[in-house]
Amino acid sequence: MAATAIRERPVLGELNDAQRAAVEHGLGEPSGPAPLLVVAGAGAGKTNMLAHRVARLILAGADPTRIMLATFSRRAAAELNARVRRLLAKKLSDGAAEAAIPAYSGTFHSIGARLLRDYAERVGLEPGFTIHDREDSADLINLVRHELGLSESKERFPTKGTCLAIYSRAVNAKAELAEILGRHFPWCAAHEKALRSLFAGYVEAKQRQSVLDYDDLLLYFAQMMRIEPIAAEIAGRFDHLLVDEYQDTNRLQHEIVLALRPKGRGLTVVGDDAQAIYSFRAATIRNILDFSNEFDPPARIVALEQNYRSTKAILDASNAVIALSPQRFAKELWTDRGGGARPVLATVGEEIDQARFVAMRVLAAREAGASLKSQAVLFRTSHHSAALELELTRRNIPFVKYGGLKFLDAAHVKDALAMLRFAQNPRDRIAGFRVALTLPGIGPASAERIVAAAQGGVASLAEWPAPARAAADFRPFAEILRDLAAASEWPADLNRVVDWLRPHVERRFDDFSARLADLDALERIGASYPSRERFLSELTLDPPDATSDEAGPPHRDEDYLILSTIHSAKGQEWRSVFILNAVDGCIPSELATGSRDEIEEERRLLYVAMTRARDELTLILPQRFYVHNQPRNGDKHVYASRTRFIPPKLLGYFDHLSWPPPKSEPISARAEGPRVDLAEKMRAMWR
DNA sequence: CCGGAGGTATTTTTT
DNA sequence: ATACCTCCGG
Repeated sequence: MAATAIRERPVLGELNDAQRAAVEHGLGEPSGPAPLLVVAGAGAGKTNMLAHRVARLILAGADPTRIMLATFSRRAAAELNARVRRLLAKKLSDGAAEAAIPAYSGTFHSIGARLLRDYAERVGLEPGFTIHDREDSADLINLVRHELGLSESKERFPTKGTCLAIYSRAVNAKAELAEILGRHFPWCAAHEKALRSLFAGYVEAKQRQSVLDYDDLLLYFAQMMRIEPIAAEIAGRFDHLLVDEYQDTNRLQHEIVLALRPKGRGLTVVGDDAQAIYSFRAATIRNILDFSNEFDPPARIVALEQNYRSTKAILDASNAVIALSPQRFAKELWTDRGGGARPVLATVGEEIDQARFVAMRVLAAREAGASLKSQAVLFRTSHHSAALELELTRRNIPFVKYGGLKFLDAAHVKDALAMLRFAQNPRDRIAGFRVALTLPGIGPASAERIVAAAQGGVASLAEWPAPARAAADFRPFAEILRDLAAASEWPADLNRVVDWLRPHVERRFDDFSARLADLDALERIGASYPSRERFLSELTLDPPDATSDEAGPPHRDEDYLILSTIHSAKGQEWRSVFILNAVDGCIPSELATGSRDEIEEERRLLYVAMTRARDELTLILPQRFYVHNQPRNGDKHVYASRTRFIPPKLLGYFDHLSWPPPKSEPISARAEGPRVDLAEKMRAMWR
């Protein structure tokens, strides 16, 4: 099939010279393309280029089962594959195009999970290992913490979440604990010794329970790639590795990439150093900056600098913001989309005014014919949208929120999943403990004994002597577990678990109706997975971003406004973008001004947010906003000032407005009557 | 031993 | 606002 296609130069018509150079790089080389770094600015057609390159490789004869495509999220992988399929469909039949999609595509974590299951027995893992999400991991670390008696010490010990963050950072950055503590968690430095023993205990607990956390997926993947015969075997399964968003990979991912393509043959990485926003996840910009010199001869670098997304006015303002960074970037974006309105800096009174202002503008745009979906509201922190969400609900404006609290974080959804996981892996104590607690009359002590009794297999629970008050509810629980462990029927398993869980949810939660709806949604989502095992591991790795992700069809054809954290907006674009709280303390976050590097990352965050906009961009500055999560219930607030990333000399790039418009003063009070120096009276009060 | 009440500390962003 | 911890009555 491919041989005839090579000469036809398919699907290249819509590319500019730089994109074409990247797409065609190394296609003719007999030993595979030399390593390639594509530095692609915001809106420079990066996804388009990658899709073309993959399609081109396949049409040139590359075996799609030997192509690995590492993306930042499942959403990105799905989008890329869809484009590849469309491109291939122009040259191949639909069926052939479908079959030619790269077999290994997804996040490093999901690819790692897949390969680890394949090679589990050879590296001493249980093939049925379960994957703990963040919260499960924190629960387990908490358990170990209590067992070690660390929670009783006089000095306040870091919370479970902080402990996990420290652990995760050390693992992903491949750095010493002491260094991580000193640099990123100085307030925990005194606990280094205790943390070390905590982490040792945590690792042992995970292994005893056949459980892997997110970090383990990378860590075990990387370790596996250090074991010679296996590493060569895995690397030998692939001819091409393409990595997207390389600026947001960490040391561990970098190590994996190099192990998969030791000489760089067939390796393409794409990224933008100006859009690095994941250093809290131990991503390091060094990966992309040093990439070229990892190889001898150095990797070729292609820069994509023409922006196809934004108007010139928006791009100029964005460039001006990022230009103030003391760091040097590899490129400067330009566009031939002339004109356009300048971005707007809108000053509003308080948070509630900000919400009203956005709702009003969004509705006005819809009156003028723009769909809600073409507009997005971005913010630094998930809870920044709280007031807006209330306002939108009040006005019946549908919206979908990305980032922040996930569907899967809801207690009742986790309960359902824990039931399935416990059946699958009875050693998973966190799952067993959690699901046992849903039964009335079962508390921590009984749950502990249930988990212990299940170690030999959940079937033995049928004989477990439940406390009298829990007996009636315990029986069906044990029966379902026994059946699920004996055989899996999908999605019938899920339906059975949800049916079992429903009455417990109604009993335990006042607001059960919304939660029951979530369980229905879970059933719909589950039905789209082929098996229980795939459902469990893929759902933890790629949770639906929002309650109406493509997995669940409820809102598919409705129109809705997008609300998203800036982090979750990566790679997206909208006709019109609003950025909330463009004030110091929010952007940059007051929690991220400790070091120069942190501040620079916040600057890039604003840059990423601004460059999501095609035609309209509005930054909103509430003059007063209430401080959340602060002690006391008073009206603690801050008088905010414009973000430091837009200093006075940049104001010319923006239009300015105030809302609500200032009321004109009654004229009579202005100039007449006697004059008093009130200010002097105030000063006099203190003399 | 369970579960509810009341008190207290609380670092954002995500695979 | 919340989650987590401790205390106390069944």
